[in-house]
Amino acid sequence: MLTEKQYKLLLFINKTLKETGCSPSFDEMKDAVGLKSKSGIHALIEALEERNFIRKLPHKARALEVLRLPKLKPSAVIEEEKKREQALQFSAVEIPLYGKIAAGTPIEAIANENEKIAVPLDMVSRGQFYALTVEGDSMVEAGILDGDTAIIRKAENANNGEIVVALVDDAEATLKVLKKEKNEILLIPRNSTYETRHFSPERVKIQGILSGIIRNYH
Amino acid sequence: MLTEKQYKLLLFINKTLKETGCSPSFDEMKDAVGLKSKSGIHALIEALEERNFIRKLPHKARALEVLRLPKLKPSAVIEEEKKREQALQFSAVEIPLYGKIAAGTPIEAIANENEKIAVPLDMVSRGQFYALTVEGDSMVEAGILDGDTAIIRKAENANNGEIVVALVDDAEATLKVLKKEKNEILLIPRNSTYETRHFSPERVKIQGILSGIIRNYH
DNA sequence: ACAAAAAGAACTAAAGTAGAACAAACTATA
DNA sequence: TATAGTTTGTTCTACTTTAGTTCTTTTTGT
Repeated sequence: MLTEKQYKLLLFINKTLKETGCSPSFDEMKDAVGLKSKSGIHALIEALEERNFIRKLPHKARALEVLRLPKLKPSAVIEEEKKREQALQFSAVEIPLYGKIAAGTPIEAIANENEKIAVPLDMVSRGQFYALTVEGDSMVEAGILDGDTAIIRKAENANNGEIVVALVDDAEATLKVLKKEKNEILLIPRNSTYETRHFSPERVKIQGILSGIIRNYH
Repeated sequence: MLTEKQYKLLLFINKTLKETGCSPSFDEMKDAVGLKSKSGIHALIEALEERNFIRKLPHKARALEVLRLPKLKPSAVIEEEKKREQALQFSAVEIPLYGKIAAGTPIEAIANENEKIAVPLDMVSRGQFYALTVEGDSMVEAGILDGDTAIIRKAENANNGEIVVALVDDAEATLKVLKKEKNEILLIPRNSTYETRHFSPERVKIQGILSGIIRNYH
C-alpha cells in the first residue's frame, strides 16, 4: 500500500504530533526520512493525502493531521526490523570516539566528548578502549587510511613494533610504530615520504595501542 | 496540526480556564507566550479557532472556550521508546563469514558455512551482507591487508572504480577494483607488482561490493 | 536508456513580531 | 444613568523569519 518512504514519513508525522502536539515542518520531515531536499516531501505528503492517511489544511503551515495508520508495513521496513531484532542478541559495545588522531590535542583533553561508536564485542575484549578517526596518510603502508576509525586499547607501555597512540610534549597525539632504543624513542611512520622522529623518553607518553581498524566505504 | 506558538497558547488558555475559571486576557496571553504585542495573540487565536480547538464569543471580553486538545502520548511511554531506540543504535548484527576471498571457490558454494562474525549495525544498513577473510596482498595499496575481514554487500552489478568480489569462470573469487570497458571487464589489483586482468563479460560475475573493512591487531 | 526518485534553486505564502491607534466592554462614582 | 476612566479586544501597517510550492536538473535504479 505504502512505499517505505511514505510509511516512514507517516510514522514520523504521527510521532511528532503525539509527542509535541505540533506538526513537523517540511524541513524537519526531510531530515527525519533522510532526504536532502524538501521537494521530495511534497510528493510524499500528496501521496499520503491522496490515500487518506493524512489531511492537510491548504495554504497553512504546520497543519497536518493523521487520519489513520496502515495495518501493513512495507516489506523493506519489515526487513529492517528483522535485522534490528537480530542485532539485539549480538550486542556490540559502545566506545567513545575521541576525535581525530592528528588533531594536535592530547587525548585526555578531549576525553569528555560524548560521541560514541559501536564496535563488535570481540574487538574489545579485556581492557579499556576508545576510538579515533585517522587523519592523514602517515600510515598508509600499514593499511591505515585517512578517515579510518582506529580502535585503541588504553595502555601506558608498549613493545617495539606495535602501533601506538603517542602523545608528544603533552601537545600532539599521533599514531605511529613504536621503537624504544637506549636513550630515545622513535616514532616511525609507515609512509616512505615521512620521516621517523626521535624523542627523549620524557617527551613521549603512550596513550594506547592500536587494536583494530574499521573502515566504511562510501 | 498546530504550530509551536499555537500549541503553547492553547495550553495556557486551557490551564487558566481550569485554574481560575475564566479566560485570560490578550495581555496575559501575550506575556504567557512571550510576545511584546497582543496583535500576535489575535492571529494565534484565529488560527486556533479555525482549527476548532477553541471557540470565542465575538465582542465579549475573556470569553474563550477550549473545545479539544491534541492527544499526546504519556511522556513515560515516550521515554521508554527513546531508550529502546537508543539501545538499538548501538547493536551489532551477525553476518555470515564465508571464508577466504582468494580461496578459489565460488561464494555460493560455501554459503552453507555457519561461521559468523559480528559487525556494527550501522555498517550493514540496507541490503544483504556477508564477510570474507582477505588472503594475499593484491589490494595493499588500497589499505586492504592479508587477514583483514571484508564486509561485502551482495550485488550483481557495480560501477567502475568500486572494489568488488568478482567470480571468474565460476571458479575463482577475488577482491579487485572493477572497470567495465566496451567488450571486456578489467579486474584491477591495487598492488603495482600485480597485473590487471582482462576478461570477456560472460566470464565475470559480480558477487558483491566492498562495504567495509575490519582489522584486528595481535 | 528509460522512468522514477531526489536534489537544488527560486519563488510565494504564512507565521511571528512589534507598535500604535482605536473601538468596544466593563467599572466606578458623581 | 450619564460619563469618565480603565481594561480589553480589534485592526492596521511594516517588517523578519519560517514554511510551503513549483520548477529544472541530477541522480538512481532497473
